[in-house]
Amino acid sequence: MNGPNGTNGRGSPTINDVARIAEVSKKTVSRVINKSPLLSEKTRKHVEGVIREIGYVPNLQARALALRRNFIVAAIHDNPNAQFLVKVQQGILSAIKDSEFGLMVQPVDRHSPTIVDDIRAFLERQRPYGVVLLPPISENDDIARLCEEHGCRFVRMGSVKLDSDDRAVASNDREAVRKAVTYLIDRGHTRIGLIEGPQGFTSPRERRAGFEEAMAAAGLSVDEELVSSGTYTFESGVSAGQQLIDLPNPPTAIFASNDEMAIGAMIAARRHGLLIPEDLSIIGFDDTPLSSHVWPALTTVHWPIVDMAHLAASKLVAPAGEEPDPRWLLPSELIERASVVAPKS
Amino acid sequence: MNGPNGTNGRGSPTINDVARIAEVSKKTVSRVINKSPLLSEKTRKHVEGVIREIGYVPNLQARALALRRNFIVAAIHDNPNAQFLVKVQQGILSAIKDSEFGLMVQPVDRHSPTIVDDIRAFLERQRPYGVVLLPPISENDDIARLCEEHGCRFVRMGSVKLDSDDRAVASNDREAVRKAVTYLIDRGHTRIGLIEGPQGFTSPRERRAGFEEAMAAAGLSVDEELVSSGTYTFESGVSAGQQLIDLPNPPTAIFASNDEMAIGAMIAARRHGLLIPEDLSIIGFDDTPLSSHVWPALTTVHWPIVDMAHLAASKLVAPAGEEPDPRWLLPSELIERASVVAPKS
DNA sequence: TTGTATGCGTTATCAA
DNA sequence: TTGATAACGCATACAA
Repeated sequence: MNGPNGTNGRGSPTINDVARIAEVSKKTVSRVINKSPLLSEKTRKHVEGVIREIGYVPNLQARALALRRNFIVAAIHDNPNAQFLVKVQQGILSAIKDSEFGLMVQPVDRHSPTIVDDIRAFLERQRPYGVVLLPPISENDDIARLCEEHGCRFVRMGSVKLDSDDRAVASNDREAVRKAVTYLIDRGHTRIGLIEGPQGFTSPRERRAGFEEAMAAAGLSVDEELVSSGTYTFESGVSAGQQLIDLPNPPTAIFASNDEMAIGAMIAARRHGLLIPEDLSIIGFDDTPLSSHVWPALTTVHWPIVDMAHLAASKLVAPAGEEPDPRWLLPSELIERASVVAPKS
Repeated sequence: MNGPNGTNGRGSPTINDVARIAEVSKKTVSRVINKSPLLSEKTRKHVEGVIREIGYVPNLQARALALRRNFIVAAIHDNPNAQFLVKVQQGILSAIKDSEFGLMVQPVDRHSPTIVDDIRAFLERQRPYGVVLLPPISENDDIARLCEEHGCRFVRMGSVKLDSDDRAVASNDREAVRKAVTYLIDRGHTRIGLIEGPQGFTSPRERRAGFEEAMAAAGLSVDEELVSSGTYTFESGVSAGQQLIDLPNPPTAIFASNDEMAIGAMIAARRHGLLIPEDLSIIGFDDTPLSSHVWPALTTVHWPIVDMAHLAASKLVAPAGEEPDPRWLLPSELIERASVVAPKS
């Protein structure tokens, strides 16, 4: 009837096996597992020995039932960008590595009227321990409130600080873009085009603000004619770039609010017979692998998305006793590559 | 004491609430949830009405404990390619949408000696209902066996059929490459270079076999000088391309075993002052978004990875009663874009 | 066709 | 500092 090591013989050993063999109660074993402070050192050592000996691993499903919370960290997003998603996943995974947590991915449709209900259904079903809300839906306060109502921890990622210290992780897009555009100005560019991101979200707004601040600091005015906008996709970058290049007096440099659009603009320029960077300098934003795989390699702003995701997840799963990492702002930096030179004349 | 709708007042309603209100036993409610056939239509309707009325949602954690299996489908991979991963996730998610399953992502390190133990630990912890094994670790029989031992359903994705009908989903890379290379031959190319993928895996081997078959069918011999190899990364494509271009008698066309390497080869060619496609035609494999974002747009083989992942997940979560989709082979096709023309002379 | 008793493996309550 | 016993919410065996 009994299995190896005196366990119950079916499947993996349970807390009962440990308790029986260690000759203590289940609750005591439970206390050892949960690192309860009120336990004699002797008992703890003894029980830990038995646990190691019979290879006991606590059953997460049972714990989940009792605790009303699963050992899952979920990334909720409405962002289809592959590089972005994988970097976020990488960051979260590195934070929960060696823990008992698993990463669940839950995309939602930003345009769906049932988005909040969809997320509610997800939270009710899987009962994740915590969720990382990715931009841009991280900006949605209804969703944050929903998490709170469900007693689900959450951290909101954004280009600005979207919540309290323990619930937010941010980059400083405005400052990063200011530096990038100043870099163009320092090289002699004065007619600088801007390819904006989609309206209504924080990151495009911040990036535009950074652009305007840099121009203003240099005493340059922002010519609305030199501002065109896209949707963060490659195709939209092509048409936005097209529009700027077709101008009677086109820009000598362009800052695009993300790499995909920057690369779209590069294609548009090349179709027009323009050489990059000789005829047109371009700076992007994100530092996706893509940006170093194009010709010429794209000068861009490194967006610390992996670190942000790591920090977000580490805030979620910080052990009860320990203070979570207090940081919430992570630095961006300009990556100089080959798509910027001084203007021709 | 009682909450709204006569529920127990704390938290969401449970099976007990439904049973009490419907004046049936828990087991009957359980039968309704699990669509048991032995139930009178009348009782079923009645109970379903109560369920709807009080908004009862079965607790997955409790079911997981009782069933010894969580409502999770996991994607286990050791593939760092972002486009690939996101497409796979997209396919799986579309298959489990509207079900109670969630998608968990578990990367592993192919080079780690503890890879099997790592996966075992994951399976023991999260107890996923089923796992999709992505290439190339899907080729590892130890891992498949491990899943079986744990009573965990699995489907192996590959460039060839790796398991029985219900445990495999495949593309036919060999045939797809044969068509692509034949396409080059039909346009007049005879000196055709091959950039292979990394040794030791099935997909590079199959793709090479397709290359050889096409050449043989046209009466052309494979010149080993024109075969160079990479690791499926952009950088390796650059150097592999470089090597072919530096040849005294370089190829007029190149087939690269994936898009990233193809684009790397494009960059290498451009650095050499070669025009694409005029001086060098290139065909890739995968049809990543990338391939249409480069200039000129890359002619490539569409690898039906989204559909494969969808099919894999649908096999895993097929309801007990229903027959799962019997298909396992999904077609690839050549996507003609702008990187191929006839050789100069 | 329906119900009763019991099990799943853990945590919480409260007493010792 | 420890333990007995009751949740947690659902499924299964076995009756009825």
